[in-house]
Parts: sequence; structure tokens; C-alpha cells
Amino acid sequence: METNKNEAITSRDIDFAQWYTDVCRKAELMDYSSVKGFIIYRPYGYAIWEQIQNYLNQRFKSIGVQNVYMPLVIPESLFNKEKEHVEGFAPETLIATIGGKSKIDDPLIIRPTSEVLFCEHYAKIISSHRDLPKLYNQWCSVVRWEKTTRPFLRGSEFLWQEGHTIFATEEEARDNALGVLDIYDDLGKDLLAIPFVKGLKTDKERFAGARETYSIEALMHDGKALQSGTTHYFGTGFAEAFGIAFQGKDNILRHPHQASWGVSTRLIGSIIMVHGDDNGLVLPPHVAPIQIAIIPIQQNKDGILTKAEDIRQRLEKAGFRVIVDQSDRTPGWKYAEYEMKGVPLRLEIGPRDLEKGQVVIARRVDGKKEIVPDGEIEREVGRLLAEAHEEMYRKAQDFLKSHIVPVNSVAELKRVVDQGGYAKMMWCGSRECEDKVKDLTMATARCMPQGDQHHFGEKCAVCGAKAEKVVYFAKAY
RNA sequence: CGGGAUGUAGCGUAGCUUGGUAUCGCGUCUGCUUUGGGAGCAGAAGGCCGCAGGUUCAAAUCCUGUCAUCCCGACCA
Repeated sequence: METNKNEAITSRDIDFAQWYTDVCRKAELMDYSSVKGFIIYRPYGYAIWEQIQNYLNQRFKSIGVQNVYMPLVIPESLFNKEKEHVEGFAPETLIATIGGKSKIDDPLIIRPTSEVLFCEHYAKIISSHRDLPKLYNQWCSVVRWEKTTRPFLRGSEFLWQEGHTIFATEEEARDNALGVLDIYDDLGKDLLAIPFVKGLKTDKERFAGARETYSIEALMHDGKALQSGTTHYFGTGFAEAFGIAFQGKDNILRHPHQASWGVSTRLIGSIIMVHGDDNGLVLPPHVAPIQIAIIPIQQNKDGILTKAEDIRQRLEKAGFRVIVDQSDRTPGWKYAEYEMKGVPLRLEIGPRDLEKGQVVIARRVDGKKEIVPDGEIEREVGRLLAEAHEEMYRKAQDFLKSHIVPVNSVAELKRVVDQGGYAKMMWCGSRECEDKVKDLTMATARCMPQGDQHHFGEKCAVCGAKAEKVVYFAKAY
């Protein structure tokens, strides 16, 4: 069941939202299901997620994280234990009230996040300082009954990882939250070719139940920000609510400190909207499920397919993800198809190439073609993929940097965010000023960035009081 | 959850005002010829007209409800 590729996708500049939807469907990343907000992750889209999982599993394990799996459902009575947390999620929970044919007395919440399940478990298994720390993570899906949904960006169900860690001291827990934030930042640099702004969330934007929330924020091509991952320091609030305590070496009973952190399939949305162009998806080489698509030209002629297959095997042996498209579509059709799907490199092999002992390699990121001698294919593919990653990261970083603009008034801020990008503002830290900006401009405080807290003014750009923080505002998804 | 739009074959659509059993293009299948930027010819298959009620001799068409998708707001990864 192929969809029709002949119709051009909507141009980004004409209708960015429509372009996004077109790419999601025509690149075969997902399909809609019959229930609002629940999407089908098709093989090509899921394979991108698997690359992200592989990277993070490796990084998580290097800091001592263990994978676990918690139940899908949470009894409502358990969920209600931490007050702020409940209030944060209550409006968007899906609840099961019937089991078999009988009514369930304590209704079961389909997890919107699993804090309370981890806490309940931790309360049982932690009693001594010897039981700490615990660094658990789970890969699962969660359900939040969303009003507006968009593929990958906001779904009623989405896939994610949620890490829930617990430590003896505040310092360790906060270090964990910050350390994983750095891992997420590396994920952007190493895998996704996406530069993030990372920093501390304002109190208003903080996660329900957390003491501190940190986030990585990506800037989409249309100038809107997308929160792409969060980490939280919880303090001892959950531990107190759930009765988690440990006896220290000093024989005193204490509550441990917790952190949690997660990224979701929303990252796929980030990849699409940061790198994509009017020809479709552009995948960063390290997440691309297919890194090289080999297109045989006049494939019925002697030796062409044999050569293509030989090259495929050589590249696979060298560690690349590669396919040969032997279907009987025309070469032009295949070019367009793999461009739509964002495959980083296309390798053409035809009679002329065979004769001269060479191939043609075209890069998705800029369309440039190179002629490569047969004997150098493995090496050149490695170089071209590395260059493509660098090029994509550099382009995204240039775009990000040129869209962070310091402002000294709400009027200036509005101009910046209306045009697209981050307005960088000095802020007194009050909720009133934050709310006022949102009311007047539709922009929200994305974060107070790490590494960009150099004060460039004395006064809050909203109220004129003494400025405490540098904060970035943007319109967000 | 408010405002607007739309659901007809895998995709895009005509038909709806004025009820009579669904049009066209692409895709799919078969065969031959093709192949360096979305191939050509010939033949074929494919439809609970989103779903559920109602009106009627008769409903894609009229009425009611419902579900989903898209866009714009309010709320959130």
C-alpha cells in the first residue's frame, strides 16, 4: 500500500503546519489510528526511536542506570498521595472503571507518568543507606488525555523513557538531574544534530511536584520553541508523601532525595522541524534508519545489480545501514522517494560508472554529488556521513544563535517572538511579570539558560525592578 | 474545551443545491517495452459515500446525533 508521492508536499513557507503533517505521513513515519491522539508508529518512524533508545541506554548504563518496567495502571487512591502532582495531572488522566463485567471500586488510572509507582516501590525496598542510591529507568508509553493533538508533538499516548532516581543527599539528586540534562544535550550534539538551549525552568513552568525542573529546548524552523526533554530535582516531597525513609550511618532516619527525567518521541518532531526542507525529511546520519540508499541504474544490464549488492555488503560490513532498491521504479522516482524519507546519502551505480570503476554519491543535506572511485567507497561514505552531521549541526546552530535576541522591553520582546526565536530578557523573577509577558505576547518563559546568565542590564524589562535572572521567552509548541 | 473547515477506492477528487445505486486522476495488479531526476502502451481488480439513527417506494445527496482529521484560540512532554 504505497501512498502517492507524486504530489509535492506543501512548502514550509506557505504552511508550516501542513508541511509538517505531509512529511510525517509521506515519509511513512506514522499513520493515524481511529482514536484521536493515538498514532501508529510505522517501521521507519519507530526505527528512529530505536536509534535514540540505543544511544540513551548506553549513556544511562554508563552512569549506573538500570532498566525496569512498572505497571500500566495506577490505583486512583495511590495517585492521590502527592497533592501538587495530582493537581498537575488530574485534568488529563484516562481512567479505567470496569474490569471484566464488574465495576472497579478503586478506579485505575492509565499512567500519565509513573512517579507514584516508583515511589511506592522504593518505599518497600529502601530502608538503609546501603540501599541507596537507586537509578531506575523505564521505556514505556504514557497516556494524557490531550485536547489538541499532533503527530509526535502532542499525542494522547506517546512513547518515552522515564528515569526515577533516589539518593541519600540533595547534592547527589541534583547532580543526577543536571548530569542527565547533559546527556540529553549530548544526544542532540552526537545523534540528532540539534543544538539545544538548556537551563532551569521558571516556577510557573516547573513540573507538578518538583522543586526544580530543567529542560532542553530546541528551536524549530518556524521560530517556535519545542521543549524536547526535562529533568527534575524533587527534593524529599515525594519521599515524605510515600513514606520512603532510610537509616543513615549515624543511625538517624531520613527521607531520601529524588530526581526524574525523560525524553519522548517528541524528539522525532524536533528532528523533522529542525532539519526538514521542502523536499521532505532530512535525517541526521546517526539516527537515520537507512544511511545510504543504493540506486541501480538500468539494473537489468549485466553486472549492475551484482555490483550494487557487492557495494551494499561492503558498506554493511563497514558498519553502515544501507539498502539497495531493486524495485522496478525509475531512478528518478527512487531519488525523490529517498529524499522524501531523508536518507543522508544516495549512491548511484549505472553502466557508465561500472565501466569507469566508480559510483556517484549525492548528499541529502545540500544535494551535492561526488564521483567516488570504487575502492574508496567505504572511506568516502564515512567521511560524507560525518560531514553531513557536522553540516546539519552547524546550520541548526547558526539558525539558533541568530534567533536569540536580547530585548529591553515587552514591546521589543513581542517583535522578536512574533518573528520567531528567543527573546533574551533581564527579569526580576516575579510571577506577575512572567504572566504579563504571556498575556501581551503569547510567549512563555522557556528557561533560564545555563551558560548564558551574563547580566546585560540592571532592571527587569517588564517592571523595572532589580533584575535577578536572564530568561528566554519564545512561542512554543 | 470554544470558533472555523472537512470526511466518497490506498491517495487526491466529481456528484449533494434539485434523492433514482458513484465520476475522474494518481497509485495497485498482469504483460511487454523502458531505466542517469517522480516512464510508455495494453488489459484488470478495487466502494457498508466516516459511523449510527431518522424521513422516503428509493439516501452519497435531506434531517438528527456521533466519531475522526485539519486550521485558529485557551490548557499541557
